[in-house]
Amino acid sequence: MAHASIKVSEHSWSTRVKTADDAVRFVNHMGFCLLFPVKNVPLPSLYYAMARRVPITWDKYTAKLWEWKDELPRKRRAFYAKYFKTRGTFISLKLLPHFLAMRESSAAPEAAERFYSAGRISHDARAIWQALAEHGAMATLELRHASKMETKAGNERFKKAMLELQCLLIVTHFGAEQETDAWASNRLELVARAFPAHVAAARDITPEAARAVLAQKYRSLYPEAPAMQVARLFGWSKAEAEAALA
DNA sequence: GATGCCCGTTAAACAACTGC
DNA sequence: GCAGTTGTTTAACGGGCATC
Repeated sequence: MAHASIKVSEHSWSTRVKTADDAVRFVNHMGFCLLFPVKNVPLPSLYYAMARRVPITWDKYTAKLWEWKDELPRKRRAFYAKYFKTRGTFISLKLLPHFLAMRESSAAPEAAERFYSAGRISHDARAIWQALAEHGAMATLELRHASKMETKAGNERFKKAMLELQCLLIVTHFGAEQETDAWASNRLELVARAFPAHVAAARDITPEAARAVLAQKYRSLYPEAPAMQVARLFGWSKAEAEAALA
């Protein structure tokens, strides 16, 4: 019962999250959390901490959360990217170096070519990375233009490559921008530029040590979680998860 | 060998503009 | 006024594969 365990953990947070300060405290306490609860993904979510109910609707909580996902990274109060299950995820600044070390992706802005040669990223991901390295932070449409993915088909490739880069913690959301008169789009930046100190700190942490810290943090939230669940969530092998929990 | 998770695709919803 | 764009999100579906 995934939802049951979600509630158990979030009930350990006694007060309702109302302000941006509350949200930062919540993220710091949990270490990492989702924006919205996701079925079969046993992680705390900010939406639940605010609304205290599961069905997600378009309400005042959603609207506020929407602002925070732009505001908190821009003010460097928390890290935000699509991470767990490619869904919106906040990571505390304290644990960011461990996530980077665990993914072995504490990369300099000019490392795109090396990652591509090593087979770690796709051709499209390399194009986006290099565009950001050359021009700095950009909003979605601007970046698509710079990466030559302006067509409808190009947008599909762009979205896919963007997920790839966010799950590797190479690119992050870094504020919002009103590009058209419709909805605001995201401003995107290389993690190495937005959080340089955290990327540097990650280089002093081994993947094994990083996994141990993250696994034990997770166990403190979900004491009942079996090793297999931890492995699936973080994308580790069963053996890696067991070693991290030991 | 069966069960269940993963991933990709697809559709829906939201707000607002453009063009017919 | 409606259809079709744009951006964003989640939910649903189905095939393939891993784990037990």
